Parts: sequence; C-alpha cells; structure tokens
Amino acid sequence: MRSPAVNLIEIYQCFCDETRLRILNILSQGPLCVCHLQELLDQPQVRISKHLGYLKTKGVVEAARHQNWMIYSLPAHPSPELEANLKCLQDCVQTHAVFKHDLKRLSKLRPTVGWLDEITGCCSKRQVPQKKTAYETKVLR
Amino acid sequence: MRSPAVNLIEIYQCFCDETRLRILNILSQGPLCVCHLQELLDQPQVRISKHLGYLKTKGVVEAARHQNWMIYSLPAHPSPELEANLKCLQDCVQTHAVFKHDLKRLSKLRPTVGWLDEITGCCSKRQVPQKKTAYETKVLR
DNA sequence: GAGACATATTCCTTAAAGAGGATATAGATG
DNA sequence: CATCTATATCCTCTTTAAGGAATATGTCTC
Repeated sequence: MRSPAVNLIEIYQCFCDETRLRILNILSQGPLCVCHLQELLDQPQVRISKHLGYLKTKGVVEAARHQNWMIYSLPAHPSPELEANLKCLQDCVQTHAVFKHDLKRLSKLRPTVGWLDEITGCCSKRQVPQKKTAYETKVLR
Repeated sequence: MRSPAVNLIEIYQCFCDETRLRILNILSQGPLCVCHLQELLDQPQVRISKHLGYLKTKGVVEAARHQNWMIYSLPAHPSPELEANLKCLQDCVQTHAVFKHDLKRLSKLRPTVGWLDEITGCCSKRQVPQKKTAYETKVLR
C-alpha cells in the first residue's frame, strides 16, 4: 500500500507535460476516442498513445474499448486530490490560447461525436453496426 | 518570451517531488531559512539546497540573504496560476500525515523563529549583531 | 586576513522521461 | 482466414532529474 502523498505526486507528474495537459483539458468536456485526440492535438499516434497509457497507469484517466476504438475519459470517481487538481487546472487553462483553441476545435468536432452512436462513426469511413455495446449502455447512459 | 503554458507546466514540475512539496507546505506558513528547512525535513544539505535552487529558477520560491542565512519564501506576487495551485496544494495536503507532521514540528520551532530578530538566532550558536538588515526592514516589515 | 558557519555549485553516477520508427495485437469486415 | 483499422508495445536514443561527495562562495567574528 502506497503512501497517500504518492498519489498527489503522481497527479503532478501527469500534469507536467503539455500534451498531457491538453488531453486532460479536452477530456474535461467528455469522453473521446484516441483518433479524435490525435486529430485535435495533431501529434503522432505513438505519442498520444503513450501519454494516454501513462495517464492511465497513474489513474488519471480511464479507458474502455468500444468496438475497435478505445474511449478515454476522466475517472468517474476521482480521488479528492485529483478532483481538486483537475478543477484547478480548468481554472488555469482558461486564459491560455493553446487550450482554448483545443476546446474550440473540439466543439466543432463535437456535434458529430457528442453521443456514442456518433462516436462509433469516429474516424472510420466504414459503416458500423447499430447495436449498443456494453460501454455504450453502461458508461455513457 | 515563453508561452504561458510553460509556466503552468513548470509549476507542476516543481510540484512532482515530495521534498519540494514539503518545502512548499512549510513555506506556506511563512519565510524560513535553509537550515531550519534542513532540520525540519531531516535531509542532507545538498538535497535541500538543490531543491530550493530548482524552485527558485522556476519562480516558485524567492530567496533573500539575511546576514549569512538565506531566507526562502513563497513569492510575494505569485502568478494567478501559481497562486491557484498553491492554494489547491494546501487543500490537498491537509489530510496527509507527512505534511501535517511537518507543520506540527514547524509550529514547535516557530516561537523561536517567528520574527526575524529571532531568526537571526537561527541555527547558530554565536551571537549576532542587533542592527537590522535591508531584508529585515523591507521584506518582513 | 584567518577561521567558522551557512549555503551553493561542480562533478559524477544512476534513473526516469520523452521522442520516433517499426512491429504487434485486437476487433471488425468480407 | 485474410485483411483493414485502431491502438499498444518494443527498441533505441537523447534529455532531464535526483542523489551524494567534494569543493567553492559569501558573510561574520576576531
């Protein structure tokens, strides 16, 4: 069992990279698949994937597979520390162009990804089946 | 000129080490000299000094020489980001034993260091002159 | 100016983080 | 099962961080 201080430090470790901050900022608006994050951040796939992996191992994001996309989101039940710091982060990024810009681009994207039926249309050009997955039903109502 | 996002990240870089968090927690109670920090944290001189140097280069603490002691403090005029995050940090550490313990030990120490005249009596066994330094006069009222 | 004290800096070693290219896996389609 | 798409992992390289020992600097005292 780890000391609680460790969790706090791990939160800050997650927060000290710009790509990760941008990811968290975007996820503050709701769950999103990797390919959309990639598109919004305009960064190579490896990079996004590794940062998401890092965030996940520290418990700062959660992931769920939805068909062949991975949907990342902020934890449904964050620790008080994480919650406080995510809130604080939100306040801090308000004034910074990069982050505002990301949210702006997200909002343009969002009409097409706001609900999971439409997320399934994600980055794929193919048709996807209409049946609900467990993730769709349980996690996103 | 650096992007504002950089500042934010630098704050988090400063926050992701336990020793530095403990230092910041202690300094939240007021300015303190290096030797007292050393004593409170019970860590080697090099370590404390280097962490303080790190914090200083990032603008997260300020330092002023007072005779032959260096007095460290949180910045008199922190950026909004820093202020918000220091506040958040304060909330978060409330519940963690290490940090509470540090403040407890600090408060035992503090009667002897609460005012600068007494800080000068610091870790030294020698007598120190009674005249005020510029730091004492200007910074600490 | 010599010596004592408080603190910082240098040098070295080790560990961790971050990047990218190439490859592997998992689910969906046909 | 062959193939496509989305994502993760492996390998390698470079950078940054952290720790400690030894040494340097700055201030004070005498």
